[in-house]
Amino acid sequence: MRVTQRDIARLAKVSQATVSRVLSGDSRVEQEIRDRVLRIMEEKNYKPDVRAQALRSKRAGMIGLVIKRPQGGISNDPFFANLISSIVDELSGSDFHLCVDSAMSDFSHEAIYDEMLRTRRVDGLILVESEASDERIIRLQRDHFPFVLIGNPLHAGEVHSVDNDNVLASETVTRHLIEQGYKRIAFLGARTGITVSDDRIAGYQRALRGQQADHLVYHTDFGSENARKAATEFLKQPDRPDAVVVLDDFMALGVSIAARELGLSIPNDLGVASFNDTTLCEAVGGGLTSVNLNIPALVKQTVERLIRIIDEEDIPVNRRLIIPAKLSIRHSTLREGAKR
Amino acid sequence: MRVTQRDIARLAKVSQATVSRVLSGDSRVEQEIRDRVLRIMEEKNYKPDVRAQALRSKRAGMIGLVIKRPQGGISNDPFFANLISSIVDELSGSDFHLCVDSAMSDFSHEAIYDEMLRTRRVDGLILVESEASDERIIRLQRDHFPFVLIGNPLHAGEVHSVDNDNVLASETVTRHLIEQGYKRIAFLGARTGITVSDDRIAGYQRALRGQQADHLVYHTDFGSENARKAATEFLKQPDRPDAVVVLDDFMALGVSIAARELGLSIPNDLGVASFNDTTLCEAVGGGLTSVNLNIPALVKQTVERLIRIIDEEDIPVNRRLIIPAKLSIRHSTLREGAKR
DNA sequence: ATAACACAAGAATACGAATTCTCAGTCACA
DNA sequence: TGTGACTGAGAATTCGTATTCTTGTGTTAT
Repeated sequence: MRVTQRDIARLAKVSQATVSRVLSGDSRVEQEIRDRVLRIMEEKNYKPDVRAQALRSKRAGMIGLVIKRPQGGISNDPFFANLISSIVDELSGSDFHLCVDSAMSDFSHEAIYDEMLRTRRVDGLILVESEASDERIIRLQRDHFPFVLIGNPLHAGEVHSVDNDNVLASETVTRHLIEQGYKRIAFLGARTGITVSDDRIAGYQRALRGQQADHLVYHTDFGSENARKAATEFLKQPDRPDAVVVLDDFMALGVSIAARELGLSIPNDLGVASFNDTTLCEAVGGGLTSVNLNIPALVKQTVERLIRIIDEEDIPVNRRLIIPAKLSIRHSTLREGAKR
Repeated sequence: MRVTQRDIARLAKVSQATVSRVLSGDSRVEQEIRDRVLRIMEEKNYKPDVRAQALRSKRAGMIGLVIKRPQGGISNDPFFANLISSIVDELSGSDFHLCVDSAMSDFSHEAIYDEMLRTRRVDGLILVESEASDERIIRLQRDHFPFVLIGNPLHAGEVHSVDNDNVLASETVTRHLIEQGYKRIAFLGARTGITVSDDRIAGYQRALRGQQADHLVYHTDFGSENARKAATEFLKQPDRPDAVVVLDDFMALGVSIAARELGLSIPNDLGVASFNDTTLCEAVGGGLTSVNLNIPALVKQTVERLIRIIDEEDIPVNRRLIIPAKLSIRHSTLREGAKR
């Protein structure tokens, strides 16, 4: 049977209220009694029942993360693995825990939101851009439900969000390629409408302004195989690019395979840079230059802010927070004889 | 303000108990009243408070996964990403949710167990081999706390566990290499003491019995770079192996890089096979043969069993369950001119 | 016709902890 | 010595739901 405060109280010959007071560190409990209660709690190995605490104090000690699975499983998405891992790490200091949920269809996704919200299972939510439709955000706002958005709050105004500046980051990589002496830089992205892709294309274009006449933007689907095919295509052209910025590491892997198949050496014949700085980067060829989004830092800010919102400490003014990304420069863009 | 059963009761002019009965599908509620209550619940968008339910009915609707982080983050471990993703997927059918926790040190790991257990935050736990020390398992057993172990329950007797047969799986890949006509097969594993590595080495050796005199077992640390170095070493030897079974995909990537650097072509000069069947496998070279542990299936069994244990339905007899792995054969072991 | 009985639904209680309400005892100051 | 402020701690209530206890009504059997 479970040890409750009542049990402790009986053994210590005090009231249950006093036990509770000792626990919450209420100052108006005599030292002697406090010690006695603490000793017995120790003895009986007592721990408060979080369910009762949650009910009474209106705080579940849980924050939720709802992930949307494109097609059965996030297993392959290093971003989510990283995200979850970082959140859990970050939370381990606080008295919150992480509840992970997921949904396949948009419909059940909706249902999960509903459940999370009205069911009071979690005290707050972390949203991730791709699944944060206007509608859901508006509902959360209306219900005054604490949440922080990771990603670009395109639409919504008064939303707490933490994000990278993808445009800037992309501009930075592209500039790096320019500095390395590449003259004909392309961008391989996903289809239009995917925010990260669009933003990064914008950054790429900004960097090239005044540097390179043609903007060589190619679109394909996610995954290394798709990227390989697309790259093979544009690398066969006579006026092929001599460097390419790729939307993510897996796609970059595809590009590097295409290059190898075509007998192009990296980085001399072709510079390759991408985003996410996955483990993959250390492995592909002699190393793949990639933009590190610094997810731990991003998550740290997200979690801290969310907890502050939950604790109702006055909502801070700067609603949008940008986490700077940094470039992990590796072999794939270090052209021989380039300056420095 | 929150809508409670009492509110619904007031509006429907019934008692709160009746509302609860309607919710739990109690048959002895007149149709008319049931309809009225349901209508009002719908109208007011009522959802029961899970915290109250948890307290009252002694069921949190949560299962816990405690992960042990080797050194700051599981981000790079595709196994955990896959695991979490699968668990969440599997749970999405049930009325349970996943609570992920983690700990860095062994000490705080212990503390988390404690919290999970006595705090009643979760109804059951999923353990993963590497972190399941005797001591913890024994405590869980003593407290009759529901849990299922994923992995090899080396020691403990009466434990519910779900696992792959790593020995068999390894034997199978090795046999596949033999069938492909490789004559000098090596194994590249981690250091002795890591169960998966040891088991797979054992399987490798079992397959070679009577087939190949030397057992070429090499040990190195995890990670593609370590594997690359180790492989470079043994591939330079005059009597180098012509095929190698590698402990995991990342390490296999390292091996394939080493091969390329030494001018050995895969699969003709060197066959490479590994474990886990990560996305990597479709990307490396023309494809990497790998053992698919079928984590979704493994998780499915784990979750099903755990829920059954929680629901106290008589504990089934077969305590240990083996999920068959299957071989994903790809280019890296398909030697030209080999039989079929 | 009345005892025995099923039945629907309200009243009351429990789950375990936090908090508010209350009161006896102490101290201080007029 | 009496009154008011203060303090430490027990009693009672609350959180929202599930369940047991209880009662009133209608049905059946004797």
